[in-house]
Amino acid sequence: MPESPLRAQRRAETQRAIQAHAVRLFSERGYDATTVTEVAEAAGVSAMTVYRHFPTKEDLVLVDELGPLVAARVAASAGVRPPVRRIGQALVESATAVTGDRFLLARLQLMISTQALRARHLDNHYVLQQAIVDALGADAGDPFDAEAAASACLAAMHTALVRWAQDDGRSDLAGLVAKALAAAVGDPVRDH
Amino acid sequence: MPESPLRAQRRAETQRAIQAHAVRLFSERGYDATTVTEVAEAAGVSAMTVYRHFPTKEDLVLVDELGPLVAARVAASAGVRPPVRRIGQALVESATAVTGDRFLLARLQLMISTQALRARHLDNHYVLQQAIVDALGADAGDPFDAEAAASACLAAMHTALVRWAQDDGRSDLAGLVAKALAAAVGDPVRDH
DNA sequence: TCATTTGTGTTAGTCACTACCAACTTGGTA
DNA sequence: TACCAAGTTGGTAGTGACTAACACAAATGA
Repeated sequence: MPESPLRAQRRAETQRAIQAHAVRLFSERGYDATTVTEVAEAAGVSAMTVYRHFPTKEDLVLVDELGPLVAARVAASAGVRPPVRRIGQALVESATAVTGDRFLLARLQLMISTQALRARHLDNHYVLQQAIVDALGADAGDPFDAEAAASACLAAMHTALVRWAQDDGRSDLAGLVAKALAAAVGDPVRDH
Repeated sequence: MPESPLRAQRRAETQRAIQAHAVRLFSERGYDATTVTEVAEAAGVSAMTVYRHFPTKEDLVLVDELGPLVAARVAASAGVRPPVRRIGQALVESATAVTGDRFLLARLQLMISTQALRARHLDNHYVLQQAIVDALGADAGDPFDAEAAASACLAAMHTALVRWAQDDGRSDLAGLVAKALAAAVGDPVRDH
C-alpha cells in the first residue's frame, strides 16, 4: 500500500476542513444544537462524507494527540523507581508539549461542557491506561497495581486539564498537572 | 407533596420491573442488540413508559447506589488527616457494603463491556467527585487539590471494580479497593 | 360524586448512523 | 492515448434512540 501522495493529501485536507468547521460550529452554537448535516454543509461536503472520515459525531472533537506522547515517555523512563512517579513525570512532560495549542483548548472546552463528549473522553482514558501499563513493562510489578496507578494519575491529570480549560488556557498546564499529581499521589516531580 | 402511597408504590414497582427486564435482556443479548421497544414489551409496557421512568436507555443500567454511601462516609470522617486517606477509607468501607449484591454485579459487568455504558459511568464519577469535595468540607485545603485527590481515588476504585466484575464477584471487593488505593496513592487503610 | 392530578398509550417527527447503489476522479498500464 | 482498477463521493432508504402533542383511564382529594 504505497498510498499515493495526492490522494492522501486531499483526504487529509478534507478531514481537517470538516473537523475545523465542526469545532467552530460546536463552539458557536453548542454541540447538541448542531447537526452533522450542518457541519457537512459548512465544510462543503455531504453528510455521508463526514461519516466516512469520522465514525461518529463525537470523533469530530475527540482526537487524542496526548495519548501516544504519554505512552512513549513512560516507555522511555525505565530507570525511575515507583510506577506512579514514572507516569507522573511523563504526564507533566507531555502537558508541557501541548501548552499553547489553541485548537486543543477549544476542543477540551467542548469536551468538558458537553456530556456526551466528556463521557467518551473519559472512556478514552481506558485505552491510554492500558498503553501506559504496557509501556511500564514487565518490571513494574503487579499489573493490577500498575492499572490502578495509571488510572489514578490520569484522573489527576484530567482534573488539571479541566482547570486549564476553565482558565481559558491562561494558567500553566504543566504546573497544574504537577500540582494535581502531588495532591493525589504525592510529589512526583521531585527528581528521584 | 405528600406523595400518595399507592401511586408511589405502583411507580416503584413498574420502575423495578422495567429495569430488571432490561438488565436481563441486555445481559442475554447484549446492550446494543437490544432495543428499548423490546425491553418495554418484556416488561409489559409501552416504549414511552420506559422513557418516562428512565430518561435514556443507558439509565436503565446506570443507577449509582455507591455514590451517596461514599459521600456520607467522607463527611462523617472529619477527624482523619490527609484527604486521600479520608476518601480511601470511605471507599473501602462502601465497597464492603455492596459486596454480595448480584444485581449490582450484573450491571457492573454490562457497564464494563459496553462502551456507551462505560463512558457514562465514568462521567458519573464527575458528580461523585464533587459530592466528595463538598463532603470534605472547608478544612480540606485547596479545592483543586481535593478534586485531584478525589478523582484519583475514584479512578483507583474503578480499577478494583473492573477486576471484581471480571472475577465474577468471587474476589474480595474491599480488599481489591484497598490494594488499588495503596498502589495509586499509598497505603490508605493503615489506621492513622 | 366531581374536578384535579397522574400514569399510560398513540402518533408523528428529528437526528445519529448504516447499507446499498450509482457516478466521478485518480493512478497505473497496455 | 485509451483503459481498467481502486478510491472518493453523493443519494436513497432504513433502523433506533428520543421528544412533543394529544387523548384516555385511573386514582386522589374535596
